[in-house]
Amino acid sequence: MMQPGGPGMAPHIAQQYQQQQQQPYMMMPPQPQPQTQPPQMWAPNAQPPPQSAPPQQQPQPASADEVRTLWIGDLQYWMDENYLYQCFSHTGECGSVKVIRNKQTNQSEGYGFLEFTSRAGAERVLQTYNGTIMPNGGQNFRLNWATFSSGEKRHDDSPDYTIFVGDLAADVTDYHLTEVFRTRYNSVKGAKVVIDRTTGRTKGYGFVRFADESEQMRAMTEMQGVLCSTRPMRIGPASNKNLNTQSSKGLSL
DNA sequence: TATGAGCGT
Repeated sequence: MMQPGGPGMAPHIAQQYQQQQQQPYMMMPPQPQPQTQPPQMWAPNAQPPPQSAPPQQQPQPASADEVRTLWIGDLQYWMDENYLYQCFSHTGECGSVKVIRNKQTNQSEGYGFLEFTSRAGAERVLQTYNGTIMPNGGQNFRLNWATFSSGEKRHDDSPDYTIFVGDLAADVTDYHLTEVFRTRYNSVKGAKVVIDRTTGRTKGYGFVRFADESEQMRAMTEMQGVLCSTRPMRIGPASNKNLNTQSSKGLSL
C-alpha cells in the first residue's frame, strides 16, 4: 500500500528552466547578493507577463465560487513575476502571477499569488509542484490555496502535535524530514524545514507535525539523536503557535 | 544558528 502520489519531482521544470537559460531572452539568473542595498528596478529588461496574457475570459459567471488561485511562499527577493510565470507557463493553465511587494521599498514580501484558468489546473499544480525543488535548485516550492477565496476548508479537522527538530544537515528537505518520521510513525502529517529567505538556505531546524499526541511524545525520545541525512537530530518541544480546535468555541469560518 | 506560517489590488 504505497501512497499513490509519491514525491512527484516535476523534472520538466528543471530541464525546461535549464533549456531556457540557454536562450537569450530568458530571465535573469539570481544576482550574487545586493545585501542591504535594494535593487534599482525589478527585472528591468523583463516584460510583465500579465500584460501579454490572452484575454481569455470564461463567459460563465455562475462558477464564481471556483477557486483558482494559489498562494506561494518562501520566495527569495529576486523571484519576480517573470520567474514565477516561467515556472508554471508550460502547464498552459497559468493565467497570471503576482508577487507582493513592499510599497515603500518595492522589495518582495516573499510571497505571491498564482491564478490559473481553472480550479482543476490549480489543484494539479498544487499536487505536482508543492514540495518539489525550485528551478534555482536551492529550495522547495511552497504552495497552498489562497485563503478567503477558499471555499473548501483544509482537510484538517484534527489538531497538530508538533515537535521541534534541530541540527539538521543542509541537504535535508521537507520531504526528507517527513519520510524519516513517517517510516516510524503513522500519524505524521508533514514536516517543514525552515528556510532563511535572504539566503534561500535552510536554517538547520524544522518541525514535524503529528496527528497523534502519543506518537509525538514517543518521537520526542525515540528520535533523539537519530541520524537524518548526515547528522543526528536534536528533538525538542515546539511552541505551538496555533492552538487548534481546542478552546476555540463559537469560532465560525 | 534554533521555534515555522507568509494571503494581495
